[in-house]
Amino acid sequence: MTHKRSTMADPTPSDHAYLQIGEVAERTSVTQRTLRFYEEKGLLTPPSRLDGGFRLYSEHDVRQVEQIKRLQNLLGLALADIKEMVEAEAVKSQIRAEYRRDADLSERKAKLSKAIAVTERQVAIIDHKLAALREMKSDLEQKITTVQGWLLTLEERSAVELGV
Amino acid sequence: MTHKRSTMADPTPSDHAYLQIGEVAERTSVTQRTLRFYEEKGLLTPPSRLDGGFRLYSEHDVRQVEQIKRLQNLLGLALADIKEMVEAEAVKSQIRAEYRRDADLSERKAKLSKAIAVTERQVAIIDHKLAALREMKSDLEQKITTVQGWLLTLEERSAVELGV
DNA sequence: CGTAACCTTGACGTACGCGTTAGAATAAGA
DNA sequence: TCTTATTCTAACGCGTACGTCAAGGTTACG
Repeated sequence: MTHKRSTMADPTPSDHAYLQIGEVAERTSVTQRTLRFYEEKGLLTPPSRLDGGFRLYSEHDVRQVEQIKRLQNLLGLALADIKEMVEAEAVKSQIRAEYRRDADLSERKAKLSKAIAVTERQVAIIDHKLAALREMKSDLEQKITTVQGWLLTLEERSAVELGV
Repeated sequence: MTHKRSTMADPTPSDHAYLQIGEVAERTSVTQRTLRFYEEKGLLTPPSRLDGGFRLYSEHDVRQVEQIKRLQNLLGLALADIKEMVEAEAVKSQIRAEYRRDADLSERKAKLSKAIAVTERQVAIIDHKLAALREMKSDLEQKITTVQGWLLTLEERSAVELGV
């Protein structure tokens, strides 16, 4: 309804290279407040800024937000836990960046192993959830068939009452 | 560590027919406060009481608490939503109780259908979660194999450095 | 250069889900 | 009966995850 500044008609490379907080909020379906809040809490690495102080997010930041929301909604993790995982991701990025600079090899291997361990723990959490959810589902389906059985007997009864 | 009152040695039928709040709390791994809180909020039907006012829970109440916890932890539902579902369950019990007393047939059928609908919605929620979780899992497994690849190249490099 | 749309940093407010403490009553073994 | 364990209600407190102003700067179109 309100016409934006960066209207369009000129898909220059700079046009969608960086996003302001409003666009990120729209695309990720979270509020601007939430984005700033995540930054405060260390879940989002502080984005670059425009000269005037406006935040400029990257596509990677958008993916980060989406991942945070998944971890929150699907796994039910607290932001504190999610922060740990985000930091593990950061370690991986760092490793990748240092990949050619020759740091201590064994240390790097240790970090990689740790990153793997963290990720495997996430998978384990997911597996637990999956198993529990499958069990709940079959329970519920059982209930449904039971109640459907009742419904059927009621149908029969009305049939009888109608003298069928 | 502290020796309970209802020690044992006499498994009379009344012995485990009803449970006090402390035992329920232990068995369900929630606090007594939480049990009273759920009662306040209408998630638990007020249990019977001992003459002195002590709450006496049934095994069914225990199952209720466990179900509440599942809905909360696995599906991430708010207590308000869980209350709705609990009420749907209550409707089902009521139907079962009225099964012989001849109330309005069509009304009963409507209630049953509603109960089925509620349960099916729960199943749908679970299905969504299942799909999303499976996707997350494969993403994470993908990441793991990637990082394991890095690890392997590092292993090779140390081998080279050692002149193997 | 005005002005509308967008952004900034505080800072206080809020809904949810209990935790905690206080003070008193009850229950049941010794 | 005394004592210790358990429970009761009431009420205030707290951590999480943001919501909601307030007051003011920035950007960019016209």
